[in-house]
Amino acid sequence: MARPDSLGQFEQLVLTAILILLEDAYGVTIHSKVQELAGPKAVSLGAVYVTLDRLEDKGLVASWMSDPTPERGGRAKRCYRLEALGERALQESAVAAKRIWDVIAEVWGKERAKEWGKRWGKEAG
Amino acid sequence: MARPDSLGQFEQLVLTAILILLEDAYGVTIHSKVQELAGPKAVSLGAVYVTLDRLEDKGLVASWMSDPTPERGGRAKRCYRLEALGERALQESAVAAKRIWDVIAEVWGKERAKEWGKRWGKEAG
DNA sequence: GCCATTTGTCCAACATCGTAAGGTAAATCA
DNA sequence: TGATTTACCTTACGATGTTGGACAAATGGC
Repeated sequence: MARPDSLGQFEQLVLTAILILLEDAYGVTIHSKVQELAGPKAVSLGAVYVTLDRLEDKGLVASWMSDPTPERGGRAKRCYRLEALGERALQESAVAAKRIWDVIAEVWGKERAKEWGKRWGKEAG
Repeated sequence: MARPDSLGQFEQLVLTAILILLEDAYGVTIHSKVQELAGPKAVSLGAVYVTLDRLEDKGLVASWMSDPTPERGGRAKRCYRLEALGERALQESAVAAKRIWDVIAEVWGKERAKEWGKRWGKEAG
């Protein structure tokens, strides 16, 4: 397979979270990082686990069980890291997203740069 | 409906194509523009029509039948334009994509700006 | 008028991805 | 021991992506 299949949006988000978290990437931390990246929209924990499973099936991430830690409720975590394939898929996906962004920004920039910039983040009935 | 549902990737692509094509947006031209935006990956015509249908159901685009044109095989086309809701959804979706791009670029920038820039800098600008 | 060709739309069916809801397990602490 | 905390996993379903081909309307040559 020369090119990895293109990622879904949520898959992209989860991979990005793992990319950021480095050594501390496991279900719960990934979930909260994804939540942070996704903005105001609520993200369920189950969604994260399901997606991690599918990413692992596709060989984009690898996982292993850590030892328990001596804290209250500190049971063993399943830690994740990006595989080479995953990094590459994320890279391609990010570049593709950027390209779309550039096109959209250019079109909008020509037509309505001013009003668009002013209204940033507001609700316009 | 305060916030439009977030767009899928292909939906985003199709809306972008309509945004670019303006007056000349119908099935076939949208398909070829989407193909152009999607890069090397093959895009089927059917995928475009199905997605246009769903976007219209959601009120993000509107369509109407044009008159036939006097060319060989020039039958009536179903033309599309962005609705206000669609423009807004595309805008939010683009901003979200940009945010992810920024995060990824920053992380990668710290670790491997040089090699990465060499590989992608020419085509990506 | 036929019929091949070109341009174009549309649908059914299946694959993949996103999401909610709830269940299970292992650790600490009183 | 049982309550609490932290964590993982499964099932099921809705939304989106994708394929493949059917159908329809125009022209142009005969």
